[in-house]
Amino acid sequence: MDIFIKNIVDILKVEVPLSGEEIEGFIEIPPDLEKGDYAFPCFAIAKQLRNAPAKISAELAQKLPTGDIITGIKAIGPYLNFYVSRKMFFKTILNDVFTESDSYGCSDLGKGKTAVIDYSSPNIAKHLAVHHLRSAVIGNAIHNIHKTLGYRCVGINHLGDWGTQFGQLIVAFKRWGPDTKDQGSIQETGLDINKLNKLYVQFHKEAKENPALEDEARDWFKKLENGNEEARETWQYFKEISLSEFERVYEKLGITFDSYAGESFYNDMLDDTVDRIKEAGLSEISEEALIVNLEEYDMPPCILRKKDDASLYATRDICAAEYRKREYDFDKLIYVVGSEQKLHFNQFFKVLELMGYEWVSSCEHVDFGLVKFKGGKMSTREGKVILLEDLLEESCKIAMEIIEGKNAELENKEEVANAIGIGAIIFSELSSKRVKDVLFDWDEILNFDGETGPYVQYTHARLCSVLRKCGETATNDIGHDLLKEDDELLLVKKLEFFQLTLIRAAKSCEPSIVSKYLLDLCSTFNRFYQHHRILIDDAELKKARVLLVDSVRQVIKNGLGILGLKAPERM
RNA sequence: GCGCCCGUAGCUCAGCUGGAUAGAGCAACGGUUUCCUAAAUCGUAGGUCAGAGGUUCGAAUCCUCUCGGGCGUACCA
Repeated sequence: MDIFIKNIVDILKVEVPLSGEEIEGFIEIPPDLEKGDYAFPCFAIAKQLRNAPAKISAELAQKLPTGDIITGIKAIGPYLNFYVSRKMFFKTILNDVFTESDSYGCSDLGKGKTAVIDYSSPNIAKHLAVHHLRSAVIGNAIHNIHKTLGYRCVGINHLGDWGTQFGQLIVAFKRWGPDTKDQGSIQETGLDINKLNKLYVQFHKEAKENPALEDEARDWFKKLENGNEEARETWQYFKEISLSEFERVYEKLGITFDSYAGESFYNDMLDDTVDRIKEAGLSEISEEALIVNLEEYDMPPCILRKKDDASLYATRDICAAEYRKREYDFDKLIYVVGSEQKLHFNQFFKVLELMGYEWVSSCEHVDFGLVKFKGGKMSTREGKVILLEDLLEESCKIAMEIIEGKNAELENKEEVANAIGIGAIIFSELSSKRVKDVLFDWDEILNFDGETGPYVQYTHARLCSVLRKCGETATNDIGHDLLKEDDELLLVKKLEFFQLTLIRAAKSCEPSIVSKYLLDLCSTFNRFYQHHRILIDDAELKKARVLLVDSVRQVIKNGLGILGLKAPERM
């Protein structure tokens, strides 16, 4: 709790029949500066005091004492409004930002705790398409937010590298893929991700005509699970091809993982997991499959073993959760996966609960809406996709064109264009709340004006430019009472809320809270910038404003980093 | 059918655990660059917060129903 709110609580405690904690909960920020810096609404205590809220606030305004920190108390209707010492306020906040610099916003909230975050997790043997972006970008941001709050974070890419789909691919590869008879080794077939992708699409097309192919595919997956050598070798090769492609894209996006333990990783542990469920008396055979009946909980059964005894994704997810608890002893296990899988998570979370794992309450499915075309859902199966790499490339190209038009002299144009092009894509993914479905629109995603990543990056670059031209570096030693403008106060108020913003974003696993905050901060700064000069003759005021500008720069930089965007100093 | 999610300006979205006049951006129209990067900024216009009830001193926010849209609903992930 900051010293200003603490002070207000202390003052109020004397006259108000509420605990300090309760009072703090009621304190809010007035809608504009004239109404003060903090407010206490008197509705809640009206009943207890048997008096009208407006009267109570008027009386309190008379009674309560002011001091060095709280310099004014005024009643406006039912609200009791507090005015803090601007000098104190500027001094406290600007000092914090200055001394903490790159770690401003950090806290020890998550100290000693571990957050495991499962994100991206694409199915291999297919291109990364634009609808794969959401999990990766949102998960990466959630990872960074938690890290900033002091959590030990483990980012896991739970690769979809197991399952019936690999049976399908093997079938397709054997039927329509390059011939291996003459070349011996599968590595010499010249297969690449494009061809793999085509095989996948072709399988689903042909399987519509010829359902027997599905049985053949299930059969091959079963062989794969049982360690059949041909199946293994083919699968391994598919995986290598895919991973090298994925890593290239992740690098462009600046997204990293601590572990690539995908679904196949758990294959050898599956039996133990299933045995535990059996022993707990939770499973039964139904329609030849091994299931956990969840009728009692109004859910379809959770299938552990298909009739051919092969595993399903629920089996592997249960096993993975157990493993992660053993391996990392997490306090939070976050799955960043599309909302269409909600039921699946509810099902296997329920099974974990029935198995007696209390820690299931710290597992959370952080869901997000679908990416759609104007024509409908994007589908890798039907080959209806926009490739992620194409989108990134196009975005960087546009960024480069803009730089050529505006700042052709820029030294590291390519690097900056990539930072902005990629930044635009990432930011647009994070700018609205997760749950919303998004309609993919080239024009919208490639627009660099208004509430966008480039807007935030541009503001940052502009700040850096001012500081460069200033000639001297920002110093902490300024006359805080020289900052008299409302725009200056508004800016520092935003800076104050950075950490609270991160805490709220972590609580709801909602990175858009951070992106909205940054847009707000930038817009506040740009307004200030438009109306007030920084590099002025008055040396003392200039020094004060330079510190203010440097603080804003610092917070924007920290915020962009957390969201996974670069903060170029020139653009 | 049942379950979950969504429905705020022409479009895309904010609106903290209910609170002081519902806010941005895009698109449209009109201003601001001999001045710290105009990827900016200022202004105009645009809203029965899907609809109807209810709870409350007070509802875009909570509850119920209706309508509209999305997703899911046993051997895919």
